[in-house]
Amino acid sequence: MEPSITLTRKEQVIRMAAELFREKGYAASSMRDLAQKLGIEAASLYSHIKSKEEILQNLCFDMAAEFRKSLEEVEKQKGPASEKLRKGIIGHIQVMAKDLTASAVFMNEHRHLSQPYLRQFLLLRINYINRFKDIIEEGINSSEFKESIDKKLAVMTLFSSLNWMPQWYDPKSNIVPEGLGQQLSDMLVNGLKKPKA
Amino acid sequence: MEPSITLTRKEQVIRMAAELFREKGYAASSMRDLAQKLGIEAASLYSHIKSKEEILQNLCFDMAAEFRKSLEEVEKQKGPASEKLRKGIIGHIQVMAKDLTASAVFMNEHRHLSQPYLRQFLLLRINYINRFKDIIEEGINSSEFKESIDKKLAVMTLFSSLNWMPQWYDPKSNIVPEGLGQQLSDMLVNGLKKPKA
DNA sequence: CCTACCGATCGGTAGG
DNA sequence: CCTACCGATCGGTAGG
Repeated sequence: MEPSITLTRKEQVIRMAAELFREKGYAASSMRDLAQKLGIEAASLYSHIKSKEEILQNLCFDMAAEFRKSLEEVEKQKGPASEKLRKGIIGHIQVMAKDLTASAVFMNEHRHLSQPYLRQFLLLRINYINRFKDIIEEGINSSEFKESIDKKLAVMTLFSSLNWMPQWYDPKSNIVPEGLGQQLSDMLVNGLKKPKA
Repeated sequence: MEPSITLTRKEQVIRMAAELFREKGYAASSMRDLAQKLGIEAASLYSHIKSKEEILQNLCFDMAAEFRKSLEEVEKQKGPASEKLRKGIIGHIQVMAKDLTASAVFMNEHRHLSQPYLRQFLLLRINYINRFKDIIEEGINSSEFKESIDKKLAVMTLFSSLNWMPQWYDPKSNIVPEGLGQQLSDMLVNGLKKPKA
């Protein structure tokens, strides 16, 4: 028996909502738009979900859990900081690539969460970012990275780049998530400049 | 006579709108919210602006013009690609730093422009990005940069990083736009890794 | 999953 | 810049 690929109706609603939120943004997406995409009446949505925001909560926190899980795997491993960084980047891209639509929503629409969810979400995010910062710091302490680098700038550059990918990365292109992660980490670690021959 | 720093009422409306759009997003910001920030009635806004979207158009296209102007200055200059890149980055950051609020709106809310404005805006943006890509290509052709680098990835990483800055850059911090641009371009060109001694 | 409907709020206009 | 107001649309509920 292979695992079922049948989505529950609730999951279907959430998937369709993710597409809609990605296209138009959360606030500009109406429950009537969503219902239409599913071929039902707006009122019928509420048999599956409690509210519009519950959908956003599901999308944001599910993605956050995936990112966290991926990073935890990387942290367990031994090796130089540059290697950990590379693996963390590849893991992040792999998680995104599994669902670019949800990733885009996670990234662009989380601010429409109400309290206390928003606060919770931001705590998860800052924790995740800080763990990448720790990897960079580790590389500085071990003299693998320059001591002159600005850790905050480095980690924000990395994050910006990762988070922006859903906007331009085409999963149907030849480049596979591992390859993209490899190239990004190579660029950040080694730079654009040709080493002196 | 020093130049007047008095804003027309229309400019005041647009400034306040920028703050509102940045905080809550365009779609979630109501004209009544905006009126309240200005201490007037919603209907009174329409003596100064034609529509909610006109405000967004002003914000997006004014910023786009500033970015364009900055890049044109850089393109006129001679020098190696890494130097042009550095100047382009610093210029971009300086433009953003002059109005971080408008920059954030430019970056996050332009998709709410209606046609044909949206199309126009996206053309300006792709043009701007391509001109940075040309600088990178110039560096590859002159053997200053590695031929193995993925131009698209490089330019998207740069752009992601620049565009994300309004979300974390604190203009009251010690680091001045030139310094930030210098560090970012150094990181991208030379990488995180310590050169072999 | 539907019909029928609610109160609230939206962007915007008329007329002063 | 205000009062008064418009039609449209919003998220969501009642009851089946």
